[in-house]
Amino acid sequence: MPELPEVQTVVSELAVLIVGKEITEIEEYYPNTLRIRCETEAYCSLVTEVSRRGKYILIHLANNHYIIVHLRMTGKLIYAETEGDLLKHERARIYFTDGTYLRFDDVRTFGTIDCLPEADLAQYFFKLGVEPLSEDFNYKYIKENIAKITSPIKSYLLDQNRIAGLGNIYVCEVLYRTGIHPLTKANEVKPKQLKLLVTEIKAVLAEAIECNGTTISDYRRVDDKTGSFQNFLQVYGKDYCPEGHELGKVKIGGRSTYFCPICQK
DNA sequence: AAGGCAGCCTGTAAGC
DNA sequence: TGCTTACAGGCTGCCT
Repeated sequence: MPELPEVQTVVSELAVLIVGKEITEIEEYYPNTLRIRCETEAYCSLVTEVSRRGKYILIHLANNHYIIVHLRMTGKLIYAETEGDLLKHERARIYFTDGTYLRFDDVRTFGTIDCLPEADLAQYFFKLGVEPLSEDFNYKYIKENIAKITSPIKSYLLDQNRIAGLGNIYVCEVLYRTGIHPLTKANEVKPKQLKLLVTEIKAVLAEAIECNGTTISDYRRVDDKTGSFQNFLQVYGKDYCPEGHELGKVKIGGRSTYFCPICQK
């Protein structure tokens, strides 16, 4: 399931492949994959840049429009140079003038492709929280942001409207690294732990990006290669923590949460 | 208003 | 063996 590091990996690789190409057509093979919010011809423009906001992929076009892709859990963008049959779960294609194209493959069909003018961008991301790797995300921010939150710290960290980009896997890892129990009420996390939390969130994300992300079941890079951060996971999907303690597993907000009852208080 | 959770969807794996 | 059930989970929208 792609989280910030996986999306960043896709974005970096995508930029090399499609910046400078001109889109000719977007085809949809599964209903409601495309959510065009502009003139349908508007996406027929030159790709100038590929960037990321939270878990969203932004394809910038020369005509001041954006194609915004969200992979959700099982979405994949696969670059192809020669015409081929549809994959079993191919939901859409983005074609370029040179005949190359991007396949949007998504087993669970939750992924989406939006197209909108730049003027609508601010509204589109209006509610989205701070970028965790930016300077805006710091101790002062989290201290004020978290002050009135009584839900579990795990739920807080997963809330994209507060911090944009963390998913279930990295939240579990970060809480283990900082020794915070996932059920701790967010506003009861001690200042010292909160400072550590900021540091470790940035560290885990940076390390995972270095590894080209975590490959758990569905995620693949644009070239179908896998990331390697799963080799460094300490609790997610494990039975024991690195200290040898048996891990606990609880549902928080409907999500499986792995934690160490001894290391995390 | 904030928080909790069903629903969306399909493949895989476990259970009977 | 074959059927049923649980699980995976990001995000939206509904309900309290």
